[in-house]
Amino acid sequence: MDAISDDKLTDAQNELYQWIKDYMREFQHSPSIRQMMQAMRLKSPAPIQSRLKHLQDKGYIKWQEGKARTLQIVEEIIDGIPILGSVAAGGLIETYSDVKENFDISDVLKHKDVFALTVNGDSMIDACIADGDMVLMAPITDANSIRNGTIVSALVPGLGTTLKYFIKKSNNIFLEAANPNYDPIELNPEEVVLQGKLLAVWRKV
Amino acid sequence: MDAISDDKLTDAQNELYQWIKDYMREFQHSPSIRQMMQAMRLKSPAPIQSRLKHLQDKGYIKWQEGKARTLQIVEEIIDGIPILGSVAAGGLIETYSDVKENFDISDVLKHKDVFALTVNGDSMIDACIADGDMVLMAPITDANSIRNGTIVSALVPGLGTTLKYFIKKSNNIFLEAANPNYDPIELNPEEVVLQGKLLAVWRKV
DNA sequence: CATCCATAGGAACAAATGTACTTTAATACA
DNA sequence: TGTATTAAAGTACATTTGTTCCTATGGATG
Repeated sequence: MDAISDDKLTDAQNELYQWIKDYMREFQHSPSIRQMMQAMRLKSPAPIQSRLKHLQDKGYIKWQEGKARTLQIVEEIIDGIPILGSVAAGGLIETYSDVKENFDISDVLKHKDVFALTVNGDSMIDACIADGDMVLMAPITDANSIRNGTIVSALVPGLGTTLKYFIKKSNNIFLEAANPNYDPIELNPEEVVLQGKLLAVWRKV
Repeated sequence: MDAISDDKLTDAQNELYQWIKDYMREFQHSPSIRQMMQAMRLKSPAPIQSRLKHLQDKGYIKWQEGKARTLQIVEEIIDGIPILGSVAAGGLIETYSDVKENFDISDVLKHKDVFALTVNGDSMIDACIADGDMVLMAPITDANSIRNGTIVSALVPGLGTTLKYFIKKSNNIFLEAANPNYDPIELNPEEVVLQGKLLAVWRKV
């Protein structure tokens, strides 16, 4: 059910661990031992200490000794979303594995001055970018570094901004849709301002 | 540059605020005032308290009075990525606007026990979910609450886990692909374990 | 120059808190 | 039944830490 195989945790340890995760998700900081004591309906801090020690030994949490409220969840990185494994969107061939990985968008954020755009229209539908999607873009500093086939947002002055495949052919720039209903746009390099190249796609349902 | 308009913050306040955010991102818990003191190269906790008070008054942070290390970032838009506007994926009709919005995945994260799966295969390609995408899922607690047409990850014991449209018809469950090359799978409710419903899709290029 | 105000330094205190220790109860096992 | 193991209760203590004072300094303002 949860990210980490809970098999090795006793019920009491697991209850504490889940409670700590909920608390930290809500308050963005660690609870104190006495808070855990109350939440676990105990009357002494000692049992909590014991359970924390066990959770630490099993690699679930860690903390700075002697410092108040310094708990950390070990296995949950940036957003606390565990990747449980792979899921088949084809045949029924795959099952959850024990892949220890995490949903992590930090590598995308590492780019400088990342910005986002919302997508209108379906011209990139064959690239699996749908109407309403949000695209994360990195600013293009050197137009010559863009490889053909890269998806870019381009500003054509007087016309507007569009999201298309970037193709450079014999000194002309073609902006091609991923949709046979749209024709490629041919432009002189001077006519177009390349604003960003596609880093990632985000879609909420 | 950042999620919140820093205009109203002095340099000292902003430096502290940024440092706190970095610290909490790295350690998952609040720093202490004396830690901030050292980080700000100060020799007394008083200035930090003053800056914290200002940050609180301006709505950036809050904490539980008297309790150690209980800072919370109030308006933290998770990733601080500005949405510059809309981009047309159809005609050249739209242009960047001054929409002040932010790329924000916190609403997705608010769900309890969110987990992620990587997608293998192309059976959901018509739903714009491609091979290699990452899907964020919320655990399904009540199978009866799932509406027809919801995309779910389902575990068919002995066969594996798959991502499909969920359709319930006359007490039977159909798992339908978004790809005409795949036939719907018909199952008894007892045969299938619904694990999660689709919250969002994430694709890195 | 005098005044005001914001900020920094410094010290002290009480509360919160992690930790260690002992005792007691519950449980498992032979 | 007796014993060993584990967990909980209870207590105590030292440290960490938020908070409150007071004082000093620097800059802006009149």
